[in-house]
Amino acid sequence: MPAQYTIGTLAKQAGVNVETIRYYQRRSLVGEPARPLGGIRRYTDAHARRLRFIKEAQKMGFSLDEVAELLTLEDGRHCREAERIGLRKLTTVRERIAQLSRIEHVLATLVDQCHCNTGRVRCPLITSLEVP
Amino acid sequence: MPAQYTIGTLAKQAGVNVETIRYYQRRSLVGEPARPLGGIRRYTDAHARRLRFIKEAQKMGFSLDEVAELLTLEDGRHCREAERIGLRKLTTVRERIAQLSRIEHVLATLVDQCHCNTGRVRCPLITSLEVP
DNA sequence: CTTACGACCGTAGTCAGATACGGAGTCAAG
DNA sequence: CTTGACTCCGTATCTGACTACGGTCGTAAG
Repeated sequence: MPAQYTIGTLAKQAGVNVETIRYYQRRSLVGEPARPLGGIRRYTDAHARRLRFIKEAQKMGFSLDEVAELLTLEDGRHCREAERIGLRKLTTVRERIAQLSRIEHVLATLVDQCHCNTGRVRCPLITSLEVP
Repeated sequence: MPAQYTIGTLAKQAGVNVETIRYYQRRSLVGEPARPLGGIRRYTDAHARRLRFIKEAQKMGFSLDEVAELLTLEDGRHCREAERIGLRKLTTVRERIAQLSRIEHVLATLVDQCHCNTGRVRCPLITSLEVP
């Protein structure tokens, strides 16, 4: 059952504002859906998934422009182009994972210290990000 | 040698705008430094490191409010409080790492496919983020 | 039918995060 | 002891990403 949504139900379903969807459409982050009846848009599950993807990617620190670029991969590209973009994004993704892992390690150590301690603690968070 | 910087050299050193430093000071993300001579601030390497930390954390998708909270750990907290904050941040950090790892995997597969192919490719990026 | 709820559209307003502006003061080099 | 680069401060403006407004039109329930 390929469900159909109006913009309102889609918005609710994906947890975003109606205006946000219209905004993404203007920015071509989601495609214009079919409009069978009197000009009213009918959205599908694919749209819902794309909205959730955008939101997740934003949480990871990607700007809407970067998300747009990621989405060109989803939408199909010639191999040369896709490889180029893919490699570039792969680099930034890996850098982010590495940074976050450093933070994770330091936070975990801190929490652990706290658990066996009652005084004050000082967490060397900043130095965790010194690029080695 | 504990180097001393004026706001201008610090800005250059950390790759940010002078006004950004003043802005962070207003938001208490960096402490007010000593002002020995006629009202002019003298910054240290600690300030430079903190600025870089803030920028990195932002890249990871943390808002300035969240960064501020992370920095309270750096600045020393009572254990109870530190553990609470630390655990909470640890959760979001781990979620982000997990999401990024999914993206990484999909991108790597894509790039690999591209390399042995010359036609068109379509990358199932979105489905990579479906929460399992 | 009609009425009410929601979609349509363009434009305007908001919020976080920065940047810019402009006038006064500081200071090191010449 | 002036000149020019830089600092100080408060306030204003910009950008990215929404979010709201207000008027018109569509449509499903009564």
